[in-house]
Amino acid sequence: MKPENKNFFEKVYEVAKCIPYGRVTSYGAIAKYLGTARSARMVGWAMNGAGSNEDVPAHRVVNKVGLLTGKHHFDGTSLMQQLLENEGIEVFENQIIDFQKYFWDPGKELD
DNA sequence: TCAGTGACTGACC
DNA sequence: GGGTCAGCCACTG
Repeated sequence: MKPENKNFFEKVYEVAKCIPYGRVTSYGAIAKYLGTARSARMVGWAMNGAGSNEDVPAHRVVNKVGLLTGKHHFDGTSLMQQLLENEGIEVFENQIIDFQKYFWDPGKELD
């Protein structure tokens, strides 16, 4: 069973699980790491299924500008923000402050 | 089977 | 600097 044989979702989950505490990444970064940079939407869609998987920190995945576009998929309205703030990440108006400072690139860090 | 939709992104104006 | 458009692929009706 090679990693390449894993489902697209499995890959997304695997990368998401590797996101360090207090760090965040973008859908595009994950998609690019998986070799499907054009399919960033699929990463987000995959995250939809990750919502039921506690092992996948979906709240650490946001869009390229640090905007919490997927917060509406969480139970509450500010759950995603609360989780991020709990990790020391500053969030204001659904957007991460100093996003680049917290950004975690799987292509460079995980490699 | 076809068409619409989506937790996105990059290019273009 | 920000608004708009097309492309990406899987799922749903």
